Amino acid sequence: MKEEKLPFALIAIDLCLLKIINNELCVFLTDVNKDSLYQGLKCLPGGLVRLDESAEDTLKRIIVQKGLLKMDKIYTEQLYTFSDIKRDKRGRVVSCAFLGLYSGLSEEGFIPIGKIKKLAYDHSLILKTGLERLKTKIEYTTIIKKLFSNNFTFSELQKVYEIILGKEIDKRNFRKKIDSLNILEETKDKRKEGRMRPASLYKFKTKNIETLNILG
Amino acid sequence: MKEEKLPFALIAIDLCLLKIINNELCVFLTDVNKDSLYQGLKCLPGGLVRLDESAEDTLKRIIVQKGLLKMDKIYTEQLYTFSDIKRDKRGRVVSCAFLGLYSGLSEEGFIPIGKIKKLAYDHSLILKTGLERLKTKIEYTTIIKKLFSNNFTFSELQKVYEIILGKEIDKRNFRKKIDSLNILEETKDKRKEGRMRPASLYKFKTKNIETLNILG
DNA sequence: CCAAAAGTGTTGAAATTACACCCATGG
DNA sequence: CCATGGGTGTAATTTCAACACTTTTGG
Repeated sequence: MKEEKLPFALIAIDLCLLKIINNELCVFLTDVNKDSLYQGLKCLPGGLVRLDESAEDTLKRIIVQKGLLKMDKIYTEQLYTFSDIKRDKRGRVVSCAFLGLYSGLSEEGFIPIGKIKKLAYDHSLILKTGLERLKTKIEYTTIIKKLFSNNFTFSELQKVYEIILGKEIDKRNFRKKIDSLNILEETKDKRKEGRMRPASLYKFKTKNIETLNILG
Repeated sequence: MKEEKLPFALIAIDLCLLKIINNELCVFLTDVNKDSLYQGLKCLPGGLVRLDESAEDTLKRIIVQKGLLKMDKIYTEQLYTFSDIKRDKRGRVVSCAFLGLYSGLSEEGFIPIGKIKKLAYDHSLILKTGLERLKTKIEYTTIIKKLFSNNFTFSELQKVYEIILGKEIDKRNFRKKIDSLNILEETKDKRKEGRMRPASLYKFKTKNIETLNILG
């Protein structure tokens, strides 16, 4: 691409991919290109939308390109389109951003939210927007299921709610509420760990995200 | 613009502008350009995003260009970005669509939703998406206020909820609920019409949209 | 028997639903 | 006095919030 200005903006996608690791909310980051004006900074994975691709196609391509991540372990939804003129110092790029939740096992590339300082471009804003979306949506949908691959204990589920919402939840009321929603299935397995009483393992009954009042 | 293919997609905005007229939900439509492949069809207002504009800037410009509508009577929020390769037969255009609510008095250009058959491009899809967003959001925010300019009676407010939700609401429970939310202010005026008992007129206390459980 | 997390019930308050009649006005 | 929409209350049910102790296990 030459350095002259194009008559119109380019379109890119960026992905805010979240995952829980060790009781911390993490986001997948990569390094910016070497020749970039954002030297040394990290950024969300992304790329330009080609002529023969929808934004969703581009998203899939980027996910595959970044390797490591198997598509069926990633849930994505459109987040917001960022079009500020100066959002990318290199030139005019409009970004159609996606929120993603990763339920795979790989932890490579994921950085705890709390440890992130400054990101390239406007990616701090995209991250903030993604976190808000997740926080809002776990209150009225079962989107949280996209963060789990294996079966899980009630405590683990509760912990993830607490991490995302940033507040503690009463154990008894939580169990009562989730029970009443009828979205979980008890498996026959139990989790034994250390010298604790084994906990029953659960899984979500369906794969699709339902809308209902989860917490309130 | 020449007829050769550009290396990248163009970016446009489209506006799904809604308004209630005579107890019907209506959307603002214009005619497609004469030389278009969508001859004779109506479409949502929109236009290309220029190099020196954010999508929001373009939105403002288009609203002004379409005349008639004073900006302070329009509330807008980003709706969804449509990027299907074939969404516009004329060429590759990605549209950042906005939802708008119009509280002005002009009724010019607004067509009742029920009377709309086929729209140009993918604008039927954008309209559908906009209607869904409105329907969802009036349940947990005070976004409905953006459809009112003048003061209104309780019945009028209830009617708008009923139109958008497509279901009837109990008069007493509705009043109780809205009262308890403390978002309305009673004015000293009353509406006299025909030989009915005059109804008290209300207005919203604030202009900004609050998040809370409106209907349940 | 000790440490650690698992699991379980009750009560009071608040919110939600269902439901029917009288009021004020103009013609 | 009649037609029209405006305006009001109560009881039953459901949901929510607060709160503490017993159980199971491994070491």
